[in-house]
Amino acid sequence: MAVVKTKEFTKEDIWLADVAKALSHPARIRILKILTDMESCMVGNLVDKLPLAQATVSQHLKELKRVGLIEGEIDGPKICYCVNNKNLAKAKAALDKMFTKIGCC
Amino acid sequence: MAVVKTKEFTKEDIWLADVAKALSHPARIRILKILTDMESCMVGNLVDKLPLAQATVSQHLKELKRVGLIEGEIDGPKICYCVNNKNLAKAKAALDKMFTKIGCC
DNA sequence: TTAATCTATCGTATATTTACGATGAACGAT
DNA sequence: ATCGTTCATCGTAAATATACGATAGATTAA
Repeated sequence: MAVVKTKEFTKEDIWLADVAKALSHPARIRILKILTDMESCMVGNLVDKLPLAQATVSQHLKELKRVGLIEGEIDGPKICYCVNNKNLAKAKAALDKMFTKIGCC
Repeated sequence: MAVVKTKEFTKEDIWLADVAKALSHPARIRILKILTDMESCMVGNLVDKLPLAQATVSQHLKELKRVGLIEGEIDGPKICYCVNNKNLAKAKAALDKMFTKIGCC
């Protein structure tokens, strides 16, 4: 991003943009789809399903976690990730609200 | 972004991520809201409503136009921007589809 | 305890984003 | 034809994002 004039916008707009940013990479879209499909939760399984190194997948998970779209739960030596349905619903509602209005021209 | 392994993902995921990227800045969220509220379409009016220089607003408009969420129509010396309802609906549907599934854990 | 496994984080190279002033191109009006 | 207005584009500086290998920390198994 770089030098975003964050303070000049509303909290709602900043939050919505932040959620969108978390969704702005194909790997993170894929991760969310895998998790919502419940195929699997373990990081190792996600790494197997993605064309990226483990370190990179971990970075993407961190970004999704940052905005609260997913959560990680320690399960022995592994970590189980899952979507946060509450925040997912919140994001969906906010996007819906913006998308359902009618434009001009 | 930098070095995105674009070829490794599905077109659907890449497109969805691209739309999300277009929404990933508060200024662009604000622009979309203004346009969907139909308050105005002219670039000059958008510049007045945003805490950014004209050149910067123009850049944000370009990004929204790139993914087809808005369109510009020449109106004499001015340009009228408006949302593209068809593409907006398409984006909404794709996001809805992803958001409405149920997670694990 | 030691070894093996799993995941996060560090360090780093490269690319992209954001912001702005300055400039250019197109148009209407004089 | 010239001027003023409107908007896009260029050039550039600073900040972020992406990717990866290497390493650290935590846990289970032996």
